[in-house]
Amino acid sequence: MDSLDLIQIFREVARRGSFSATAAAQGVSPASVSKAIAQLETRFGLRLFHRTTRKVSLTDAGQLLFERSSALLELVDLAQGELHERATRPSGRLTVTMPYGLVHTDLPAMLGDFLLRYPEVDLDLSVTDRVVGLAEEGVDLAFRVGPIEDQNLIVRRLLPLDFVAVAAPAYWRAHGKPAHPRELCTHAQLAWSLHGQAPRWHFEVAGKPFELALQPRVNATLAAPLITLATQGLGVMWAPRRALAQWIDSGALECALEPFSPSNVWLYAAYMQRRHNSAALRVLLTQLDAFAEAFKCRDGQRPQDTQPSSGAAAPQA
Amino acid sequence: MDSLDLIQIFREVARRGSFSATAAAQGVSPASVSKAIAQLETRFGLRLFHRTTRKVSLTDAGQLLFERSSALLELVDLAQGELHERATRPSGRLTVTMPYGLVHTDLPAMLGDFLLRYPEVDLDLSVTDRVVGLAEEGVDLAFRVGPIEDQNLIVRRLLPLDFVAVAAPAYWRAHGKPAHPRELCTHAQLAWSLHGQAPRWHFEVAGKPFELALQPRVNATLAAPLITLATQGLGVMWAPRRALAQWIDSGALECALEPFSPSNVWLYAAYMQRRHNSAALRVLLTQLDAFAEAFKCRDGQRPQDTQPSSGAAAPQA
DNA sequence: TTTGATTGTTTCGTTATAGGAAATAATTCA
DNA sequence: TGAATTATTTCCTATAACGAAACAATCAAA
Repeated sequence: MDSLDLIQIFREVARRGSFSATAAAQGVSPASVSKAIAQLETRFGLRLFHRTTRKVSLTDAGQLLFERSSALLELVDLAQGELHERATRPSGRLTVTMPYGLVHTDLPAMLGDFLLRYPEVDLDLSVTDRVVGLAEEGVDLAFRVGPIEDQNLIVRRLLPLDFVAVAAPAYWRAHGKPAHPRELCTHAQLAWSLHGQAPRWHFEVAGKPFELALQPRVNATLAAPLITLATQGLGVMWAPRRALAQWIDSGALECALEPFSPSNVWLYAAYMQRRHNSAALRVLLTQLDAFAEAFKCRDGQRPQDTQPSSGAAAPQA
Repeated sequence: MDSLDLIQIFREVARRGSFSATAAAQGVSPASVSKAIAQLETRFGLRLFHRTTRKVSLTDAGQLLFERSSALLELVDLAQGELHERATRPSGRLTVTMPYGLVHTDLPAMLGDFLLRYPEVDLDLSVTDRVVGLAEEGVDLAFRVGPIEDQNLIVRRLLPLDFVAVAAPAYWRAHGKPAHPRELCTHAQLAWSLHGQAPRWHFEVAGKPFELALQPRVNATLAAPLITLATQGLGVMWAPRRALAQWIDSGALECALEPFSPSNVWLYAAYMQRRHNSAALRVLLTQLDAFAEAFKCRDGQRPQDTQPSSGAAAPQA
């Protein structure tokens, strides 16, 4: 029989002073109780109870075990309770990664809302463009952009990232707003790409992908400094509208080529296929769904009206 | 699988960071380890390890369980160690009963020797003439006199209690030493018997029991005061030689009718038939055997030479 | 890139165990 | 003395444990 059940039965017998009463209380047969005690006694090689058919009392050795078993079972209950809470109530530490490009979207604010709602959840937010292995590094959730290939991951498609061309209003006035993506070739390009990768801008023309080969004026591995350059009127930048919302809203940057935004680039949330996810992750996923749903409605009604749900971080210097 | 084994395997995996290594260390198949962890995870509804085929690391929840499980397993080891010691090393409390009549024999001294040899054994010595139920009152060992009838008890025959008639030397000089038990009828009798029982003295004449009906000058439920009276020359007393050894040796009392001592009255040690006796009781039983064996040899060689192994208690006032 | 080695998981068949109903033994109460 | 209560034993069946081997996935070396 299970050791802990054994000890629990032992404790119950010691408290009640009766085998049959314990059997009734625990919902098992008297035979089981008798065999359980016998098993404990053979295991230790000691008699634990003085027994008559009418009275049951602890042996000297039984007294010793009784004291220990109480402490032990309390510890077990404590641990079980903690883990049950962890499984039930959202708490503990979540590890989330996102690429740099999403830092200035409303995603951090959404995570903030989440943390406000669940005060017992702590967050490890790892911002990196490196594609991390979720299992290897113990990452609970990864925000990714674009189609995701990994078969082992569960992927939720959250939001369409409508990429647009932006520049300072002064720049547009000086060089003219393009009417077609190919006209961007003649503009100063502020391009963003990962290390060693050639920057490419994707559009959609008449439902078909249109890819632009670039000779950028500036190429950076991080978008934030490019934004500063763009507001200075140094050129055209291509980025998700969502990542530039505060500058567009304030009028520092102005969109162009919005009808040619590619429709297949989305924000995804990826997590491991697991039999048992923590309550914290489960609840984060539902909040993500709600978040996506809210924007789906809003975007559906007024596509131009997206903005952060609360104050976003200031741009990097 | 057994809960404690489960937790132990979990701890081992957490320490080693490998399923196969723990399987090898614990001497089980890798399949068992895998299933054990899976079982724990379903039990708590939480994932405990991040696993790749190459690396295994603790989850947030796993870390929590790891801390608890260490404390828990240490507690289990502690309790098991204590009980094993109790089963192996003589320690703990022994409960022993003996009748009043044996208090002035060398039995207490023997118990003293036993306690000296085993310092970790404590003793509850219950002196009573009541026949106690060993199981009911948690008595480990009972010293009894005479044939024992209880079927549930294991009985060891220790020593023959050679009953003799004694009186003060002055008394014998005044009234003459008897040559046959029946002559005691004419003597002043100092008799000892339990409450409500008629006192009877048993002898053996030519191999046949000879019982003497008494009209005692003094009848008491306890032998000790009678000894005082006997030394004062008030009459004849009938008791085990062993219980009177110090007075006989000092010359305060003098034996008579020694050839008629009954041969079927022995000192017995009775204990419960138990599957698992404590080490303390086991070792006490072997010491009793050695004690009996030593006296068997000594009595066989020099029947008159019995005396306490060390200083006995003073007689009651 | 391919091959081979290592590791975690699953499947499957055998074996052992758990668990309870009923019979048994021992004791107490009316 | 008879009836009721209680611990233990026996017996049977459904369940679980266990390891071997097949499988899947990953890493290291050629």
